[in-house]
Formats: sequence, structure tokens, C-alpha cells
Amino acid sequence: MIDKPSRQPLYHQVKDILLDRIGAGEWPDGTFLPSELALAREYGVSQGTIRIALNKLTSESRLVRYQGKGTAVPAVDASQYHCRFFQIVNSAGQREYPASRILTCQLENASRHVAERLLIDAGDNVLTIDRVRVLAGRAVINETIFLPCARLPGIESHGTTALSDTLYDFLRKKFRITIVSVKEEARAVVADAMDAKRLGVAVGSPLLEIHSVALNLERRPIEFRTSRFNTSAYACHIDLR
Amino acid sequence: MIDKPSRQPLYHQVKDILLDRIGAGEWPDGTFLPSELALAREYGVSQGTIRIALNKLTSESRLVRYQGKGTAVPAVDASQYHCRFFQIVNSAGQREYPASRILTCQLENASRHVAERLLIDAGDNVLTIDRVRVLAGRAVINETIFLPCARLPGIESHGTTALSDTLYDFLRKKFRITIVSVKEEARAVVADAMDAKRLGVAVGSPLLEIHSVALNLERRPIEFRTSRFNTSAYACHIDLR
DNA sequence: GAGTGGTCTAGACCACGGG
DNA sequence: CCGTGGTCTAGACCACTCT
Repeated sequence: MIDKPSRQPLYHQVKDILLDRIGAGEWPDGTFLPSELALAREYGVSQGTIRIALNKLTSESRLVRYQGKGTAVPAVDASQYHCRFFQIVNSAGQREYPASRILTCQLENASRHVAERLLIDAGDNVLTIDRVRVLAGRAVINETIFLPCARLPGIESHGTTALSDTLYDFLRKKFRITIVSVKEEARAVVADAMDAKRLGVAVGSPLLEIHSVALNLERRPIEFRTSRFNTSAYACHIDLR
Repeated sequence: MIDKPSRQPLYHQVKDILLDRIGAGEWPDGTFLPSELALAREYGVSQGTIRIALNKLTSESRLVRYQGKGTAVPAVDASQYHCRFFQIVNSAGQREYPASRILTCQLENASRHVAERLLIDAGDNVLTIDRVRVLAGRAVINETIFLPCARLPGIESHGTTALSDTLYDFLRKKFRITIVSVKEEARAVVADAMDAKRLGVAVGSPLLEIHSVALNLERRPIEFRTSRFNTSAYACHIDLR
């Protein structure tokens, strides 16, 4: 388990082991881990070494620590996963949470363009989801999502309901994949006939187009998404640090 | 200097003091700080306490540490400060670095809208800079920058050249202000007559509009910026973590 | 070999939460 | 009150850089 004369520092080994145990669901969301001393005894290292591992995990938001109480797996705040990277705000600057309406969901062969973004070969299987996102009863985003089947074995067999709003949460729970970073490219484009029909705007009106690639811990692309966003009543908000 | 029975942890006090000394230019970019032991003796705390302060500063990219060598103030990578948050990529996905052409630069009274973003009172002095940003000889961004004079005393007296491209670097050097986070809102809009003239596009063509507020370490707004971006040949790239 | 930061330990005292 | 995490110390050994 712990390999004392190893290349990896002890605290790093402890961190990896804890990450696995969290991923395995040993401590469900919202529950507490053993105390520092208990973990130190369990792994035969000092409390200080455990502390470093726990603090690193805390700084990555994998754990929360409460003085006097203990160390817990964060209770999942749906809003955090729902639109963690790409937040939608109304004209008053308030965050809003869109619903999803899936239009189609089918296996396709990746086009050259999609394959390039996902770092797979053209023609490889991708699950392609066409959906609109709805705010206050109005469709505001026309979105297509491409998921590389090779990295998500068995994803074809899940119902479309599981994929409805909380895609990142779904990936985390079913595939133990955590999306840790997203690369986005934003452009202004004009609505084509399909956008116009789905979003109820005039052909030629301006839309915010975002291409995003989501990466897992190993920095492999897990999702490519194109969104065309009617920003007449809402905007896309981003916090950069 | 160090206040032992204080509310603030010692390592936090040490961190603040070092931050001041770095800001004061005591260790110019690229030079090394005293060793952990030397700092520990100087401040009368243990090496471990100094270590925590140095590691926190390292994780904020204010310092770099080299095993066997020492702890240094990072040599400034111009490209890092140039477009640290808001990166521009061409159609091939390569980063490009725009030049700036300042059109006007004058003191104004803040409108209600600007005052709200900067958390100042309407009518307060703001330095207003109108500029276009140029890539490969073509104007692609029409930009207005608002700086709150009350938080940047004496900024009126600096020439416009100092303000040309590297605003964040200028703030860091002259005012010891580091921009640590930026809030942005993106929308798609259509070009008005002024945009059309400055960017050489047709009135009504789609532009990417970005409103951004830059915050310093204390999370106070230091800059409000509106950018209108012709994304026909370039896109705005963002890495989210 | 001397000096640096990186890791690890063992122990101290404090602040906080809950019985 | 006890147990938790938060801070702090003193000292050990290692890996690395430079000379």
C-alpha cells in the first residue's frame, strides 16, 4: 500500500490512495473521513504527512475541512456541477440555470473536425447529442455535444435521461471521470436557418458561439461541445483566476 | 514587524511582509531571496513557518523555488502579463499578440453604469482610454478602459505610452497592484457606426462583446473594460480550471 | 563539501464544535 | 469535557546545485 523507499513522496501516495477511496464511494458525498490521527495510524506515517495530503486535496476542492469537526467529501452542490465553468447570467447579473431538451442522441462517426478536437481518429465512434437549453421557457442555446465512445465504454447503453442536464456529474458518478479543466473558444456568428428555427430568432441575428473541450485529470479530452447562444436577454459569465 | 500574540497566523504575517518587500523591488525580477534559514533567523520564527509562507507565495506564482538553489522572484514573461486572461487565437489555433493604438485618454466622471462595475460613486473620476487592438496590421478589437483614479493615485500624470500594451504589468510596477482575477461577461452584438469605422466592418455585422472587471488581491475592482471583437479571423480563447 | 529546498517526524499549544 | 483541525517548533535525513 504505502511504499516507503519509493520515488513518490509519502504524502503523494497517501493523496492518491485517498482519491481512489473517495472515487470508490467509500465516503459518500457529505460524509466525514477518519481523523488525521486515525489515518496516520492506518498508513503508518506521521500526522504531518497526512495533513499535507489532506490539504492538497482540499486545495483541489476534493475535500472540505472544518476545524473542530473533521474532513468531509463535499456535498454535491448541483449548481456547481451544472454550469461550473460556463455560467449564465440574466440582464440583472443574476445566475440562472437552464433546463435541457434533448432533440437527438445517436452514435456517429467522428468528422475530421470533431476528431481533431477530441484527439481521436476521424471515423471513430462518437455519441452525438443535439439539444437546446431552455431558460424561463424560452430556448436560448442550440448545442451539440460529442463524446468519444472509446474513452467512455458502454455510454451508448445509458438512456438519454441520464444525460439530460448534469453531464459532468454523470461522468463523475458512472465513469469516475472528473472534468478538471475546459478550453473554450468564443466567436460572434450569425444565426443560420436551424438556429433561427430552434431559438426563435431571425436568420442573421448575432449569436455567441462557443467551442469547448473538456479535459479529465490526465488532460485527455472527454467532451467536445459547440453552443450557439442567443445573448439578447442573457450573457455568458466567466471568472478567471 | 512580527506580532506574536496576533489574530493573524505568523506565516500569514510573514507572507504579507515578503509581498511588500517584493513589491518594493527589494529583490528584482529573477533574483533570489534569502534562504529559509536566513529568513527564519531574521523574523525570529521557525524554518517551517517561513516554508509555509514561501509555499503559499509559490502557489500564487509570486515566487519560484528551485531545489538546491533557492527561492526567486519570477523573471517576467511578457506574454504572461500581456494577455494572461484573454487570449487571442487565429483560425489555426495559434496564439497571437495584438498591438495597441490609443485613440483618446482622458479624465471623465464615471457614468452610473461604469461606477456600478467599479464599485465607486457615479461622477467619481475615471481615466478613460479608448483604443483599438491591432493584429497583422488590421484593427480587430475596439476597446474602452475605465480606471478608478481614487484607487490609482497619480495615474493621470503618466503618459499614454506607459499604458500602451501591458496594462497589468504597468499596474504591478507603478502601483504595486497585482490583478489576480477577472470577471467577464460575453455577448454577441452587432456593429454600430463607430465599430464599423474603427474595425473596417459593415454596420450590423456580428461582434463579440466582452465586459470585464479586473480585481486586485483584496478583490477590489481596478479596471472595467469593454471590448468589441471582430471574430471573423480570430477567436477568444479561455482556459478554465 | 557546503548550502539550498524537499520530505518527514514527534510533539506542543490553540481554536473550534459538540456532547 | 474531549476530539477535531490549525498553527508552530526543532530537528532529522535526502536530493539537488554549485564550486
